[in-house]
Amino acid sequence: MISKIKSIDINTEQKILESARNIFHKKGLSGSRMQEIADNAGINKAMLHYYYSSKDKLFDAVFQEAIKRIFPEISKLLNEEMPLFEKIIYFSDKYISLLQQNVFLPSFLLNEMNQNPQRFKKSFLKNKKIKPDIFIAQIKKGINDKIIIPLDPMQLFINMMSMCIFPFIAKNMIMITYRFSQKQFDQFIESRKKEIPEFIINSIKKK
Amino acid sequence: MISKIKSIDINTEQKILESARNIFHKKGLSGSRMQEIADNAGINKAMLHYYYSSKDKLFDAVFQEAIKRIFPEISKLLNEEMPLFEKIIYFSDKYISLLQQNVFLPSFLLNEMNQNPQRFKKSFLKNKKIKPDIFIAQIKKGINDKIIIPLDPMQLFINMMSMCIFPFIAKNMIMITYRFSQKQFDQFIESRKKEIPEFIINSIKKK
DNA sequence: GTCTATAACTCGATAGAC
DNA sequence: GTCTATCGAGTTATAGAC
Repeated sequence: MISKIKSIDINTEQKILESARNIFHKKGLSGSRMQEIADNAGINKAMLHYYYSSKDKLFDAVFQEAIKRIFPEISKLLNEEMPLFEKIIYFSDKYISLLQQNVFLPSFLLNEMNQNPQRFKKSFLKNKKIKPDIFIAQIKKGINDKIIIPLDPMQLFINMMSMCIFPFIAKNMIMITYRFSQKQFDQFIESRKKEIPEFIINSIKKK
Repeated sequence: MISKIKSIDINTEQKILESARNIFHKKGLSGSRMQEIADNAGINKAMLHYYYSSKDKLFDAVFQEAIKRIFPEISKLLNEEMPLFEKIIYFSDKYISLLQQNVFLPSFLLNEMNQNPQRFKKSFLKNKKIKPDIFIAQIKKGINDKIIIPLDPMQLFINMMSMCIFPFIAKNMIMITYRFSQKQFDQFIESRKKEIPEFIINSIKKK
C-alpha cells in the first residue's frame, strides 16, 4: 500500500498558532474569543476547530509552547559552566532579554498556572521543568568557600527571579505610577540588567 | 415633606460584595459568573442587578475596594517616621502580613490593571495612589550621609516590592516546583519577612 | 426587597456545501 | 481544506408577580 502523506497546510496551522498566541497571551483563556483568534489569523472560525478540535485544545497548545519557551531556557542559563558572580550577571542579562522578547509571557503563565494548576502539574511531572540544582549547589559551595555570606540558596534564587520578572507583570502599574512613556519603561527594564546583579552581589559578597 | 429613609438591606449588599470579592479575586472579571456570585452570596441572580446594575459595575466596586485596601496602606508604611533600615525591616514585615491576609489580591490587581489600564488610571488621577516620595527622599539622604552606597532609589523601591509581592503571584509555580505543602509554603512566606530586609540592607549598607 | 421566568445576546461547536 | 449557516448551551440582563 502506497502511503499517502497528509498534506496539512503548514502555513494555516502556523497562522492559527501565532494568532492564538497573541490573543491568549494578552487576554488569557477566559478573556479570549475564538472569533477574535480567527479574525486575527485571517481565516474562518470553523477552521480553528478543524485544526484544533476545541478552544481548550488550542489553548493547551499555546500554553505548552509557552512553557517550552521559558523553562528550558532558565535551566540552560542556570546550568552554564561559570563562576557564581559571573553567572548572576549573565543570568540577569539573558533572562531579562528573553522576557523583553516575550513581554506578556510572565503574567500569562503565572496567571494560568494559578487558574488551573493541573495543566502545569501534568506537564511538570513528565519532565522536571526547572533544574536549579547546579545553581543551588554552586551557592552552597560559595558559602563553604567563604566567598559569600551564609544564606538560604532557595531564598536567593527566588529573590533573583522576583526582581527579574516582577516589572513585566507590574508593567502598567509602574508606567502609570511613574508616568512613564513606553520608551522610558523600556530604558528602566534595560537598566535592570545591570542593577539587579549589582544589587545581589553587593548583598551576598563576603568582604 | 417628610423624608423617607431608603432602607436598603445592608446585610444583603454586604453579602453580595463579599461574595463578589471572593469570586472576582480568584477568577478575574472574564472568568467569573454572576450566577456563581449569586449562589455564593445565597441570593438570587436578579438581586445582583438590583444592587449593582451590571456585572461591570459590580466588578468596579470590587476593584476600587481592592485598590483602597492596598495602596493607602503602602503609603502609610512608607511614610512612617523612622530610620531607613528600620523602615525597610518594618515595611517588609507589615506589607507581607497584609498580603498574607489577602493572598489573591496581588495577581488580581496586577492582572486587571494589565487587562484594563484605564480602570486604574481613572482612579489614580483622582488621588495619587502611592506616595513613595518620603521614602525616596529618605534613601537620597542615606546616600548623602554616606550611610548607604549610591544607587537609584526607584530601583531599590521596585526591588523591595518585587521580592515581597512575587511569591504570592507565583504561588502555584513555587509550590509545584518545590513540592511544597500549603504549610511549607506559608513558612516560606513567613521567613521572607526577615530574609528580604536582611538581603536588602546587606546590599545597600556602607561598610 | 426578593423571587421566578424569560428575553436578548454571546460564543463554542458542528453540519454540510464546495 | 476552506467556507457559510446555524445550532444549542451558557450568560447577562430585565419584566413582572408578590
